[in-house]
Amino acid sequence: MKIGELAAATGLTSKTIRFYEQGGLLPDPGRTASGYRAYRDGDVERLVFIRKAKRMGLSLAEIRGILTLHDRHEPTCVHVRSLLDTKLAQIDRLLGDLEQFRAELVGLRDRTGSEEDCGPSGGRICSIVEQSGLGVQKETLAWVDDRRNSRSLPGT
Amino acid sequence: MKIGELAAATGLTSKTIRFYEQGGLLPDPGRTASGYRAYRDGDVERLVFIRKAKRMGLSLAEIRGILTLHDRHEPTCVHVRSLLDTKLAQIDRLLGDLEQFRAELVGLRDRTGSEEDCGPSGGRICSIVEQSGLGVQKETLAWVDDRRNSRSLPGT
DNA sequence: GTTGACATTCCACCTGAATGGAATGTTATA
DNA sequence: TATAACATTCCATTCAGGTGGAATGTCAAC
Repeated sequence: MKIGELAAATGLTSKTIRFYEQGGLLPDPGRTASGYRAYRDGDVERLVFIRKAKRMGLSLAEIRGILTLHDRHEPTCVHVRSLLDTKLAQIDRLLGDLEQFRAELVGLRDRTGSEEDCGPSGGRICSIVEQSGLGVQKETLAWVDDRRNSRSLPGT
Repeated sequence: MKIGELAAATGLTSKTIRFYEQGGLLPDPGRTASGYRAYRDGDVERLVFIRKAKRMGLSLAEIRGILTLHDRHEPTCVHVRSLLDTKLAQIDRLLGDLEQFRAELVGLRDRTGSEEDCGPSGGRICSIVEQSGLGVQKETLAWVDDRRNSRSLPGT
């Protein structure tokens, strides 16, 4: 199987597959006489595994850790469960922070902030902003930003 | 006021202040005879404004938009309220997605996934991962990742 | 034998918000 | 006058997960 066929079989691009190989997620495939990467059926499963793990919110580094265990013939489930526990704890913290942040934003939005405070005649830049004393944690805001930029949730 | 004093007065670094100027958030300050940036008191307030706006979850681009309105002597509050509405809608969507994602991860973690499935003797890489059919949205996972990396929530 | 679809490597670029460091210039104090 | 503390510009680097493109090579069909 050549890289384009593997890409078609897994829904990834050839570029991405080379990138994964380069990042240690895929072993060196053999080469044909002319230098093309030659994949076997097992490689499809490995890539499908990677895709699923990404959809679970695991980073490539975490996935590489799982695959390394597997390649050493060590059990992976215990490790994966602890990764999931960590991820759940992160999500719980995030949920709490986001709810608090949401409440603070609602309060700010509904504080009146007249146009005289903010406009041509007012001395301030924007009283909505200037009256704010938000206590949200750094990490929480990053996620809101990322949502805005529609970044990397593990796609298809 | 030189850049270091402005940095001390606002809690930012000189590097960050130059970066903001470069990104169009600060007007060209004057220079002293020897080429040092010469700030005035209003610049402290502008930077404090930027800091507060960042803590509200606004990006530098969004903040630049507000400051541009202000600099043109147009009112900002209406604009800021609509930014906050957008941000609230993003947060609400994120909260929903995260709760769904959380429930899916809990289900996965608690599915037994024996070590025979994942370990030396099993054919699979990890049945926890392989049994997963998560339906989480792309953006949701990015936030979890970002939390892991402890990125850019608008600090102090 | 030539055209087109695929493959290779390598290097640059994207997102955002800075940060690090080199090379150089200025200012205040001992 | 030397030395430290600050300033300047400019370029590279960080984080993750890729994507884009150029230059070149291979293979199958017509």
